Amino acid sequence: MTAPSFETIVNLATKRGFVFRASEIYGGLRSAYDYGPLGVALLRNVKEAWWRSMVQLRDDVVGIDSAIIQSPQVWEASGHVGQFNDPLVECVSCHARHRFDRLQSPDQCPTCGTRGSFTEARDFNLMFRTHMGPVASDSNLVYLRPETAQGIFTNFENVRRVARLKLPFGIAQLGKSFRNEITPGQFVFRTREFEQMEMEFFTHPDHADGWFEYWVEERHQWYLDLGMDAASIRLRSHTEDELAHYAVATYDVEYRFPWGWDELEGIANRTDFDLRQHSKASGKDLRYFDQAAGERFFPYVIEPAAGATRAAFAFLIDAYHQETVRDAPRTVLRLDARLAPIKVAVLPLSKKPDLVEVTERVAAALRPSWDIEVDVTQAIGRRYRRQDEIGTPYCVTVDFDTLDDEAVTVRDRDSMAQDRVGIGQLRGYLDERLGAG
RNA sequence: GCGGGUGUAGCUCAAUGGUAGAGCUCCAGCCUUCCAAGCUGGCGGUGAGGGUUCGAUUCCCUUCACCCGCUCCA
Repeated sequence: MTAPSFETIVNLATKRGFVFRASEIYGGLRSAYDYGPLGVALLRNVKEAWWRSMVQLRDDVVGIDSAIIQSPQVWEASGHVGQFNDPLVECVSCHARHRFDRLQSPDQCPTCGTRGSFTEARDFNLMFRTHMGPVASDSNLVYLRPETAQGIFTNFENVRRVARLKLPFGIAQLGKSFRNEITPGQFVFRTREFEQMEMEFFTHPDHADGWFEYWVEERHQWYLDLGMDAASIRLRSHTEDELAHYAVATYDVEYRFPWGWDELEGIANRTDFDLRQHSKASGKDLRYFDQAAGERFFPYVIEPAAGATRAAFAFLIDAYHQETVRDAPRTVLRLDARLAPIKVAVLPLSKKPDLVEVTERVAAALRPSWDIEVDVTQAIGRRYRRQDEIGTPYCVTVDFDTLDDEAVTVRDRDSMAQDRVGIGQLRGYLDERLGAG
């Protein structure tokens, strides 16, 4: 199997309206993308699959949805105001840029060896700043959250109490985060506004290592279960100098993107760093009390943090296949049915009114259960190819015989095989194959 | 933000200091048509702004965006 090139996949995504450049009529805005009809469906399906696996199917994880704008004190306590920035200098001789705090020698460029060639160190704080209220001033400075996790830590005690949870348990959250990345790029892969799927799993410190292993395996498996090619995905442990300021251990789930291996998700052991910090800064005791052991302590946190937009992009790339069928090219997205934007296309063999009428009746009957598309234009073969290209698992074709036998043809995306199914049995037939998700 | 490259139709690509073309896609019509490329017709474009010029898509400046690298992370 040959992986599609970067150009090919961007081309398909824009051509079919998965993704558009944001503000396109004004020339676009850097690092901002809008999701079109198919893209939003794919993205929603990815998020729903994550939520189902992480929250719905588990008795030890609950969900929340916290505010994007939190008190600035949250970000001071979390370390993002102080440490989520990089003082950078640039060598005027060779134009290489370096983190000032990691230079061996403060006046010698490690790239070209020139001395005294650095610009002033500039702070690159990665948080978006704005103001709460109509008048901008220092006193109402607020930040857009750079991660969803902190909204979970600040609600730790609230959620524990109302959900009456005992350790170990997790709190999951899905939502937008914002980072002023120095260099966004690679289409939707690295953008300044992005969507995260994060879960903080709280456990006794003695059990943290075991849960860390568990979640690394669990999260790796999630991608495989949704049909990702095992050869396109791998786990990689962070080296010590790669660790974020809050973590002692991190595994990345990486996908083989057209430009190389890159991160989809990080599973980190955040220790008790965050709860400790928020306890200290807020004065509220966020320790957990274990009644049976008579012990009060700060739980450790294992955090699987995934990028929703990245995952959707990776699934799109992974599903892409270009084949030749009867000397004709065929582009097909072999998306797992749970991820496919359209589940069933209903197609009349011709545009004749009596066939269209039956088509619409069949489509209307299926619509409450699945995302349905009706396509009446051009030749039937062309319409099959259109659906292949957006990954629709099943096409239902209404032909002239349908008018007599009340049966339709169901065509499978991957095998291209066809079954004749009575209209009355159609729902059951599809239900068996598409499932409840 | 710095260095390099690139911007012509939805996509791929032509052309020119003097009315911007093609193929594919898309849309409409014809065809009892089950796996793209049948016939006829149609929609649609020089990323944006300014300058030079009688005239700019072409030359110049600015800007915006994308790609590669530095860097960063979900």
